[in-house]
Amino acid sequence: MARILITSALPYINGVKHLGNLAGSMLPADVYARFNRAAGHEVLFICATDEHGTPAELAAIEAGQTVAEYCAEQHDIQKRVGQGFSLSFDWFGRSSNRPNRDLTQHFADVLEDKGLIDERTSKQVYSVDDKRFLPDRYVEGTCPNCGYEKARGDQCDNCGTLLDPIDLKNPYSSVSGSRNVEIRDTRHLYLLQSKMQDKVRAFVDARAKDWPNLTTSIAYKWLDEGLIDRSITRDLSWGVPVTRNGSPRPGFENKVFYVWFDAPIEYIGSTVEWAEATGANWERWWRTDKGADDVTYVEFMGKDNVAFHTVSFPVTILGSEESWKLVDKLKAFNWLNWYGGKFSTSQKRGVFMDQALELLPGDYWRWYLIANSPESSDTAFTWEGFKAGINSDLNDVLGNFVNRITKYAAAKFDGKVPGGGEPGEHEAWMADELAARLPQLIAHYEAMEFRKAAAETRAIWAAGNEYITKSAPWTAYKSSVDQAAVGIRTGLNLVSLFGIIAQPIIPETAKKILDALNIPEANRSFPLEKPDKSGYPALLNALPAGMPIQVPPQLFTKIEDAQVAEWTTRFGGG
RNA sequence: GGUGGGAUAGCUCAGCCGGUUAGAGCGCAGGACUCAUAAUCCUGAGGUCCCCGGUUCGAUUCCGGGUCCCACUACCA
Repeated sequence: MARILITSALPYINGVKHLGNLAGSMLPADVYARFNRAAGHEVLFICATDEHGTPAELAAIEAGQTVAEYCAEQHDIQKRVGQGFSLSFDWFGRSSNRPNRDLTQHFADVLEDKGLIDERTSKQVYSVDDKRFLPDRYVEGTCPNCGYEKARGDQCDNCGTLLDPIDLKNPYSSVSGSRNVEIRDTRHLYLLQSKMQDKVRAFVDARAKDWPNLTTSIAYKWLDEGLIDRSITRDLSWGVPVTRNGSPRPGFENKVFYVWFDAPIEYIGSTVEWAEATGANWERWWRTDKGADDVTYVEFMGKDNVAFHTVSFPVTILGSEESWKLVDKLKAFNWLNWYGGKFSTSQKRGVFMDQALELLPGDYWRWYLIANSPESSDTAFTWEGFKAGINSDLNDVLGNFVNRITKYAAAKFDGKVPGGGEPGEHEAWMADELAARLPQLIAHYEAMEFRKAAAETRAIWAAGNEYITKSAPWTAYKSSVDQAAVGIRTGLNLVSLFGIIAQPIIPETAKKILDALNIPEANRSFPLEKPDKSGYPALLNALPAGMPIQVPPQLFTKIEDAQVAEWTTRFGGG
């Protein structure tokens, strides 16, 4: 039994996430966690809200709340929405909680002890009326290159030129619109990443063979350009206070650590929260000197996050020279687009997680988003594709199969697994299908190829329909009840198996199926033992004869054209 | 601008470390069946593999150039 630590990229606190965020980290991480649990491994699945930074402060102001109130409320909302999608986090923490604060301050202390932190002075735009320093992108003005009047301080959206906010003509604060802005000196801590270049490269070299192309190419790009010392503090009030050996750091009383420094540390912090709440031991997951040396650590994230996880966070971990667990496998995703364009909060383009749950149960979305996972390139969400996938895969192939078999068993065999008869050529064909397909399904999950895992799952369900067409127990029943019994017995075993392999992707539906067949919890694990060909027929004859079964409630409802039309109007698709 | 990723059937995507007829699902057309949620099963039609060159006996695949889309570019997270 392996021990697997799984983290999903932390959703930012600033509002409910859209389907793209779900599809690009939290959902595939959950599917992987569920697969590994069903495979009998010891899994710890950790996530949290990432709560610090300027956007959280501004959103709180807009909402008329303190930042603490705002974050607490948003955290609860995101947690509840996550539960609606059956995200099976062992803990869903908060980066603003004490464990992350303590760990972040600890890492800063250790890194400074190792000579990896300096104080430096830099210049930054200060908005007098907003009473705050402004990140580059919150300063707007006229582009010196093209004259566009709403260029951001980091980049002009009109001509694409990279800018420094100091270069903008007629600069103003995008927070308030005030033109009362000035350049001020400010003092910050810098993490000397340049000194860690060789160690990080050695780390990436050692892991590269286990990482997909998307991951390694991004990591090497940063390394080849050379790591740059970066500031890890900010002039904000909401965040982890800057301390030195437990006391406020002189000159930094009104500063906090930069959100990107503390956010990945929250993977550990959230685990500490979990341990404190449950009495578990967190160090055996994170400290290689305290039992974590046999842990495989797997991270899930969108492609925009890869550099921070392959380079920046390893700088923190490696620089500490302490025995922390480093990432082993890193699964990165491209974007889920909305009809070929981007999901957009400001333009209200696309569906957000809470809205999705108002329309349909979580399993519907889980299936579509995994079957269309943006693994190798950006992928477009369309209502038409969503409707087709749900109606065909879930309703027709799986739902109808479960229904036709269980109803027939209820009607003709008294709601029991029928005994009698002997398996023949059709059952042998089905066993061969399983012998070919189940190992592939498992291989896809182990390789974290989720789109292929969904396709293989569907193919196995479809093979069940093909089998029952070949064996045609309703025809056999007229001449031989025993022969019909073989078909329905095999069919019921397939229903059970289909429920088991459905667990990672559509867990709520899988539970309905397995509960209806009275399958004990202990018998719901993935068929991992990879028997030789002669072993697969046993999978088709596992349920004891005479065992009572129920017809489950209708598992899915079809999506109608009228609904697609309504949703397209409401959410701006097309 | 730089770096990286992508472009394959009407749609969403596999695949090709060079090699007979380029695949899947959906959609579409025809047929079969009737246990089942008008579901299922079988068959079929549909492609200048973005463009231009090069290497090669042979290129969708490798190389160069171009076009378009996307990400990152270190102070959004």
